[in-house]
Formats: sequence, structure tokens, C-alpha cells
Amino acid sequence: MAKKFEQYCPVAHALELVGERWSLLIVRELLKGPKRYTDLADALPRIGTNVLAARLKELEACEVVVKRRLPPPTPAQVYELTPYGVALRPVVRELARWGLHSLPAPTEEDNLVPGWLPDAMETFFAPVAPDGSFEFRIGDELAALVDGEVVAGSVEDPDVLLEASPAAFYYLFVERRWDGVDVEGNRELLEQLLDAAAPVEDPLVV
Amino acid sequence: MAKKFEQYCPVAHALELVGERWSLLIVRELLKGPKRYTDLADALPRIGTNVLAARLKELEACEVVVKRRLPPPTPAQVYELTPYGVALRPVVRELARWGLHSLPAPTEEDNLVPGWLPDAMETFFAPVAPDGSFEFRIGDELAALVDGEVVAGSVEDPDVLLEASPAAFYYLFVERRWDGVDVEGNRELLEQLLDAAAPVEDPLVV
DNA sequence: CCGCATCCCCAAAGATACTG
DNA sequence: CAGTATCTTTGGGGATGCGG
Repeated sequence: MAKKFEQYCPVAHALELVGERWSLLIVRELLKGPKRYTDLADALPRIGTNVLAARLKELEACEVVVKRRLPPPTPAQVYELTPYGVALRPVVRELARWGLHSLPAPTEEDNLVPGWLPDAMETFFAPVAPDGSFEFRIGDELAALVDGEVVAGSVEDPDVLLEASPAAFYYLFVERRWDGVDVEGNRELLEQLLDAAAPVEDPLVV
Repeated sequence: MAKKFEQYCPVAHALELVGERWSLLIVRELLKGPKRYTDLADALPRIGTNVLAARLKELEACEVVVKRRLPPPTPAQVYELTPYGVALRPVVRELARWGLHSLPAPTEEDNLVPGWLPDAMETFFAPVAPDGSFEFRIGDELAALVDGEVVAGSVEDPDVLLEASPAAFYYLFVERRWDGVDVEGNRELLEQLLDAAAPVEDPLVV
């Protein structure tokens, strides 16, 4: 936590708090909700237990994370973001939007994390979604978006029903290629959603 | 550049490209414009020349930065962001907005970098500024904002003229305390600008 | 000078084993 | 389950060297 950069600059300061390796990935995990130590270790495959412990202590020290003990029914302790930690969501979101541009399409070997689809919808679509209801079925994941709100399960009679493999979904989203994509309902509304999220040219034209 | 995180995740991928120590600070520097090697080294006090060289190579490899040779008048080579590198601006901006909340007020010893004020206006005010013209005189820095555009020098007959020390400006901006702040002109417009940038409660209520 | 490459030293990361 | 302890290896920080 010592001043590594020796600059009076909010960016340098932020990076002193959450710029270490793994820190922002821990935050990304905890943005999905409180998690136990072992669950964090499982979600961050190669982290190494000592590093995880160290990072969590640092994040506690700068009040990004708090350790909390759950009430007796299941007396486990969980790590949880503070409000200041939750405020990192825009940072993580912009990193995701930027990173997606140079991320190759998912292959069969890429083991996508369960729950990635609602997470992705929250990150990419929810902030910019037009009114309307969308249901996405990607691989074995299912998620929906209703008037800008992500809902976990299915939705009745959605305006748009999209079905695709993860790879086809990637190409649709990143390159606007419709091969392998099944759309039922209001396709224009879907295009409107894609254009709003618009990672196809948007960030590169800043 | 090897896969350190072994996850198919845009955030992890982004951090593999620009998550190393110093990388985002180099980007922050280059967002102000192309810079020579030595100028970068000067702007990043404790970086160490080997690390700077290594980071620049990595950033070149992932097409965030390009090395360019200036034409004969001054035959120097400069480093410059690619469009993909410039697309990191939202990431740096959100980091700055987040970091500011736990950054203490500047003291006398904090040697602010020349040009910090237009930079700060670009980061915090320009994206959200209402129409109107503002001139800020903070310490020995001077910058203005006209209809959301930052202009380096002075502006004639601004709607708002603000004068303060760096510390007073900090307290005004972060905690909305007006001690030591001189305002001439449309104070309501200034409050509107501050509320739009609003780091006082905005990110903490996300 | 400017733009690095090399060398040395130490701090931190990775891997594994072990404990309350 | 939630870490600590230990060991090895990688990488950063700082100084110096060196060609253009």
C-alpha cells in the first residue's frame, strides 16, 4: 500500500489501490455478489492461495472489500464489496468493453463460466438498452432483458428471442455477422440494441 | 503476453494487455499526445528504464501504441497511441473518477504536473458539461471550458470565472465546500456543472 | 543527449504442503 | 473451510554502459 508511483494523480492513486495483479478480477467476481474465500479461489483458477489472501487484505485495508460473517444457519464468512468497491463497476465495465475488441471468438475449449450470459448482458446491454423485452439463449445459458433490467430466467412472449452458439453470438455482437443466429420477433429492435451497445465501431472512433 | 489468467473473459483479457504495473500510466501519458522515450521516463518518476522499454514493447505488440519517427526537422522518434489505444480513454477516465474519492487534498509538497488543470477538465467536466463558458484559475494553472470543449487559455467574458488554490478547488469539487473559492458570474451554472460531474455522491450510490 | 540493453538485488508471484 | 508457512521462480527497481 506504499506509494509506488509517487504522483499526485487520481489514476495513479486508483492503481495503487486496485492495480495489482488479480485485484480487479477479484472485484469483478465480487460484483456478482458476496463470495467465500474458497469460491473466490475457484473462480480465479491460477491465483494461488497466498496471493488471494494478500489481495483480500489489501482490498480490506483500502475499504473496497469487507469480510462479513454470515448468521448461524450457515456460519461461513464471506467477502463483500463496500459501496466504494461497488463504485468500481464502471471501471470494470469499460475494461470489458475495451477488452472485447481484441478477444478472439470463444472456441469449444474455452470453458465459459456458468452465469456468464446474465453477466455479459448486465455489462454490455443493460446500461444502454431500449425499452422492450429480449430473451437470449446462448449455448446452454439463458437470460433476458426487460426494459433495461436483466432477469435471470425466461420471459413470456418476448419482443425478441435470440438463439445462437457462443461463437455465433460473439460474431453477431462484435462484427455484426448473423451466421448461425436465430432470431424470432422484432429484429429491428435487436439491431437497435446492438447498435446502442455498439462495440463494433463505437470505442474505436472515440 | 502469455495468458496469465486463463479465463475467457474480456476483463481478464484487457488486464493481460494493459494490466501490468505502469501500463495504464503510460497510456494516460500518451493520451495527452505523442511523447518521446525520455519524456515518458521523466513523466513516470520511478519507472526504471528497462521496465519502460519492456512495457512499450508489450503495448506495441498488442497494437495499443506505435513507434513513429518524426520528419527531419527534429528527427526524434515518438510513441503514440493507436485508435485502439485511444479507446482506453473511458477506462482511464473511470479510474480517475473512482480514485479521486480516496485521494487526499493536494498539499504544498505535492508537485502538480504542469498542465494538470486542462487534463482534469477534460477528464471530469468535458464529458458532462452544460452549455456555457467557464474559466478556471487554480494556483498557477489556467483553463477554460466552452460548451463542453476544453480550451487551453483564457476566454473572453466567461459565464463563470472561478479562482482558487488547488486545495480549495479539491474541497469544492469533492466535498462541495466553498471556502477559499472565488466565483464571479453565474454561480448556479457552476453548481450545475459540479453536480453533473458530481463525484460527491454519484459513484457511491451506483 | 537520446534510446535503449545489461547487470545485480530484492520484492513479490506461483506452487505446494500443512494447520486451526 | 480459511487460511499460514515454505520454497522456488519470476519480474520490478536502480545503476551503469554503450551505440547512434
